[in-house]
Amino acid sequence: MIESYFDGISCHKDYVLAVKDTLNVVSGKWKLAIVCSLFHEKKRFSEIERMIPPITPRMLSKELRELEVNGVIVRNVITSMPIVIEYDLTLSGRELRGVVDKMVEWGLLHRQATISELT
Amino acid sequence: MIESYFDGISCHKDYVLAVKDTLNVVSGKWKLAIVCSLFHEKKRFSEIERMIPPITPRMLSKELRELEVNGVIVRNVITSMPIVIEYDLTLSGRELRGVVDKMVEWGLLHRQATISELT
DNA sequence: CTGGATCCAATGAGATACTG
DNA sequence: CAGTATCTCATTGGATCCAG
Repeated sequence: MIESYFDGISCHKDYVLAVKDTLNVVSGKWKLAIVCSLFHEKKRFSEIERMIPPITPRMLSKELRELEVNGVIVRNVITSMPIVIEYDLTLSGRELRGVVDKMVEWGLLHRQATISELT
Repeated sequence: MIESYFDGISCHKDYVLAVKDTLNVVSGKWKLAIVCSLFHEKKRFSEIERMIPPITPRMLSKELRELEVNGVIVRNVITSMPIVIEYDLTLSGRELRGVVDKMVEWGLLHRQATISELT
């Protein structure tokens, strides 16, 4: 198990790169919301659009493409009639759940800490 | 222990807020680097500046102020001669280490996953 | 339904010079 | 040493219209 990636003085370049990779996928206004919307099950474009208002089609399209390029989601074209396009998380994408949970955990603790500090 | 904050359909507003709080502190080009530079011990302005090239004084100043407002670091003015100003992490700030470690972990695994996928 | 194309505003970030 | 001030460029995100 990992203790910590920092030796206190410097930080190995691979770790810096790893953090940047993660940041690339979680930061921004919409990316994380899109990922979270797919935790439960795969969805179609308009389903995601409805789940994350008020995202515009333009932004959703752009973010989906970026997440796909980054290997976080997959785009599946179902050749039925009419054609249906489904988005789903990759294995890697699903593992983002651990990261998100950690972020929620810190956010909640931090808010509690800063509030109790003011009383 | 926390299983997950998502029920698959929706996501409680407090959790969304918590993620945003965390994102506020880790995203951007410099914030996380600054936080990490303080994991080992408190530092002065120019020490941080030297550790994170090529950050400009303008950016360092701005980011330090934001992190202070967000309760992640504290600014201590030591009234010696000459005056010394030290920056240190708050308790909350130190706990960011768990978040960063999780991010590094995912980043490394993800890179491995996407590479092995191409072979 | 699933987007692409274009235009525009707001914010982020770099360069350089300067101050108590 | 610990920043500020100003200017400028790059990136992000929104609005609207259009298309297969």
